[in-house]
Amino acid sequence: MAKNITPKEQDFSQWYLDVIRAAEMADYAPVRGCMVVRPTGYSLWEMIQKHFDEAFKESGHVNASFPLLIPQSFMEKEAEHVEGFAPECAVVTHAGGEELEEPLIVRPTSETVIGHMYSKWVQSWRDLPILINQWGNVMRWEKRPRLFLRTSEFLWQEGHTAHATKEEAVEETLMMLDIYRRIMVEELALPVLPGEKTEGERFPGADNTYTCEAMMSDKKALQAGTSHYLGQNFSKAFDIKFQNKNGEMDFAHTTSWGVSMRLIGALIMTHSDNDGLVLPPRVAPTKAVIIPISTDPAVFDGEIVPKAKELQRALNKVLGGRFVSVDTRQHLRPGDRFFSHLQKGVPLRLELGEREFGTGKVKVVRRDTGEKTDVMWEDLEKRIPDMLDEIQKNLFDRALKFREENTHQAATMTEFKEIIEKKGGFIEVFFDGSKDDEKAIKEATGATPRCYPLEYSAERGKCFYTGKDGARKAIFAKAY
RNA sequence: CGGGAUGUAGCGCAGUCUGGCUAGCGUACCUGCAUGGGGUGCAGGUGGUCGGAGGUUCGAAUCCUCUCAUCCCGACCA
Repeated sequence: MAKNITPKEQDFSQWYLDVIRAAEMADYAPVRGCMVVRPTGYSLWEMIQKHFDEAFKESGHVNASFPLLIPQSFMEKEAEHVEGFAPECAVVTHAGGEELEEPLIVRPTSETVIGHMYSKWVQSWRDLPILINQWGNVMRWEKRPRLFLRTSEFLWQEGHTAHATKEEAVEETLMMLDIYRRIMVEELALPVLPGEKTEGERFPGADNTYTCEAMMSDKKALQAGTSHYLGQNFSKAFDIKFQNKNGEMDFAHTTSWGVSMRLIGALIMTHSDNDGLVLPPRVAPTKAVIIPISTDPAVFDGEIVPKAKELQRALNKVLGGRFVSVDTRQHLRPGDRFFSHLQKGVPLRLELGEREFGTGKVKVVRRDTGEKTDVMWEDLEKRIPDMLDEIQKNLFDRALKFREENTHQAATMTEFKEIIEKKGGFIEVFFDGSKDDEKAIKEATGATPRCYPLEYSAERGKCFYTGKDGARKAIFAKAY
């Protein structure tokens, strides 16, 4: 076991921070709540970005960039929106050595400026839909920052679309939710549960919010991404109106959706172990590392390293990118080099030493299971991709099993409380309580409604809290 | 922002209660030799003025006041 990482059973929060530090993913910035994303963390973000960006473009969206600063008055145009975000906004009051006429908000999200711009761009139904995404940073002055999960500034993606009809906008909202689900499941190996948010958990200004909820390995829930149907709330506030096919004026229906760097936190808390980071191969910036080993510098440089580089080129070619690295650091002993990649979560380690060299093999070691296999050089191009797929599948299956084992049912508040106190995890209940009921449940138990899972949308039953019939099935949990 | 705790070397800590020799230890880092397949051994060495400011005192890491930061629990959140 790693001596620089607190075991997760002992102290989960500390374990989480230790994993990040040991993998050199991030560091604290001089400003409270802000973080520096180090190359290891950033390259992971780039991998995540790549998968999402590709899917956005494939579904007809284009990227653009909107300003960091927003006039304060913009934020105030949508009542719920300002109420929801005002407490956590950073405000610029001075610039150029003078006090500004109107304070500027450092964007906590961009519905308002984008709404403003859309109103200028939309005149006719022919101008719709607008399907724009932005990759950028936002700032929310959170009270309790936590690396990757809740920092004052964070990197994310926010999609903003405007449509002529409600049907089309709702369809977009659900389509994006499904794209999120698919990428989280297939690429990040996160078994997320897509669903609809309750009234109390909705985005400020949205008619409806959908989410992908994940369970972390401490059994707490993490909202991994959200997609909102904003109705005509923002189009009315920002005057996004157009003339429809019948010649009448109408307000657009808008949506917004986002995923953030929080996904990195989700990856860590879902897959990693007491040795450090464990990454699903499909998002790992380095999928395999080759470690040349020899006590003789002449053999090391003259034979083993050249062979390692040859294998690296061949594997990169099959994997379609610069995904394989060769660790030639001679000042580190083999064990030290093994360890450094172990902590950074590299899915496969390929040991190429004098032993293997003589027999035309490499020793392949899996990060997720520690399993070791000897593979002939000529079989590597076939076996490595297969093994990466196996790891990907194993990580997903393991996480799904964990979630299923930690999901319980409750029919009454008594049962609910008992599960929260004794078991934790997700609780499935029928629920149709109000915003105030949600609040009361939270105060009594610490658990909040995570979502009404889409997969149960047809089921109805008696509400565990109000006792009313016809309630939808919901998931409750303690959440990050 | 409320409750609790902590700030001493890159990291982890001791020393503080009972002020006083050049502020220690582990690890990391540098050099050398040996070693070399899941965190190597020996030897030598670099690095801190004790979170910050002010005060008490002959003398402060140790006592007092203020302040800043971080962590944990809560309220808030992608």
